[in-house]
Amino acid sequence: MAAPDAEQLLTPSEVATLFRVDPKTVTRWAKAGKLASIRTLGGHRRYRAAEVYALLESHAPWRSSEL
Amino acid sequence: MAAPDAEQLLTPSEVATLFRVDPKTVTRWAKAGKLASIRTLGGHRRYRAAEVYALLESHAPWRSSEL
DNA sequence: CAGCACTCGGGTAATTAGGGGT
DNA sequence: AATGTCCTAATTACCCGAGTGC
Repeated sequence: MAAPDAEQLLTPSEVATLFRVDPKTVTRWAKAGKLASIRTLGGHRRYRAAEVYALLESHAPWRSSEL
Repeated sequence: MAAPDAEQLLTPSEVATLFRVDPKTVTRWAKAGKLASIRTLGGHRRYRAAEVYALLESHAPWRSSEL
C-alpha cells in the first residue's frame, strides 16, 4: 500500500504545538488565508507540513543575527 | 472493447494516509455516503483512486509553481 | 495449512469547528 | 487587529475481539 503523491499533513494540534499557540489561533490563520488548509470530509482542517515548517523558519528569530 | 478503464482501487489505510485520518474515519465516510465504496467478497472496502484524489485536490489549490 | 498485517464491527475518550465575549 | 477562553455540537481517534486478504 503506497500512495503515489502523498503530501504530509499536520493536524491543528500539531501546528499549534509547533507555534506554541492555541489550535484556535491556527484555525484563524487558515480562515484569514495566511495558511493553506485541506479539509477532511467531516470538515476538520489538515495543514501541509512543508508549508508550516517553511513559515516556522521564516519567522524564526534564532536564524537571524538578532541576538 | 474488453476493459476500458481498469479503475485503480485504494485500501482504507491508503485513503486514511492521504487525508491524515484514521482508517476507521474513512469507513465512516463510506457509511455516510460521502465516499463511494466497493466491497470485496469478504466485506472489506475498497475506494476508487480517482474519486479520492479528486476530493483531495478540490481542497488543495496549491498545485502551481510553488516551493 | 499456518501466519501476519489489515479491516471489520461497536463503544468510548479526545479534538475540532463555530460563535461569542475579554 | 490578534490571541486566549467558555460553550455546544459534530467529527475524529483509540480500545477490543473476530474475520478477511495474501
